[in-house]
Amino acid sequence: FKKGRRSGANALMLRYTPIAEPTVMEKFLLQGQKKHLCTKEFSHPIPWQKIEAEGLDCDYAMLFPKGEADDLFSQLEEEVVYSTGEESKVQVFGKMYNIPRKQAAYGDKGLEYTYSGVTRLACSWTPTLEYIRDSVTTATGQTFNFVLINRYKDGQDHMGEHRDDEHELDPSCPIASVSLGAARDFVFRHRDARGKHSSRHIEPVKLELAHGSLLLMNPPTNTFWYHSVPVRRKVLSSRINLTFRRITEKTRWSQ
DNA sequence: TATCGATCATTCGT
DNA sequence: CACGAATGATCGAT
Repeated sequence: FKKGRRSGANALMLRYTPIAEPTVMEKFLLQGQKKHLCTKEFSHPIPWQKIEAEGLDCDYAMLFPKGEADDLFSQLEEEVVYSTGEESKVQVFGKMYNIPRKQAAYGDKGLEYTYSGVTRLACSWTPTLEYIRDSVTTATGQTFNFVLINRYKDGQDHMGEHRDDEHELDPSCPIASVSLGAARDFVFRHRDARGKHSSRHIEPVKLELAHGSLLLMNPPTNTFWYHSVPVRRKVLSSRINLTFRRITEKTRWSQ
């Protein structure tokens, strides 16, 4: 790992870029430094939790205290416009289905993204989304040009196992997942440990994503591990999840 | 990355 | 506590 430049907003903020497998000592130093990152100037440090497995590298922290998370949740409930009609359907094994949740996509002006084979323009950032995006940037040192929003109205809404589309994403950029509202289970499964007779036995990694939390999925996590938000019948209230990404620039303004 | 039916697991009720 | 039933979670086929 390479220590990066300081940020003007926060002298304690460090950037890090994975350039090789870190040594044990480097991992230790990195964790210590990340614990001093702040959500805003002169704020308290965030305690980070490291989640690691073979080819999996995540960082988990509470980004927003409950009161602020409550406010952000209700603001997003007012502001966010979700896809409807054809845009909220998906084709799997030849059949069309309504996706079992609501989705929206926001990003830099003119940014295009592809979902289930169709390319569309992202909506432009709202002030609330910019605030959350900038909070994630301050906490992580990573910048993002796009956010995919998924709204799960209750425990019946879910998302099946998948990896995020790699060729449209910058593979060196972590994916930052912010959760607001009802806590939901989140399950990682290694690609070699799925299916009828999988080549290896690797235990799934299961997390609960809390109200106001941030989960950073660092490379190469998305290469080796599928993730899902399974059905949980006992969950009765809604959750909004925002996954901030960096989409490759070549798709911009492509008429 | 969707649904469905089969199967496995957990909780419930007596 | 034991045991079967009911409910819920997971898996494989499509």
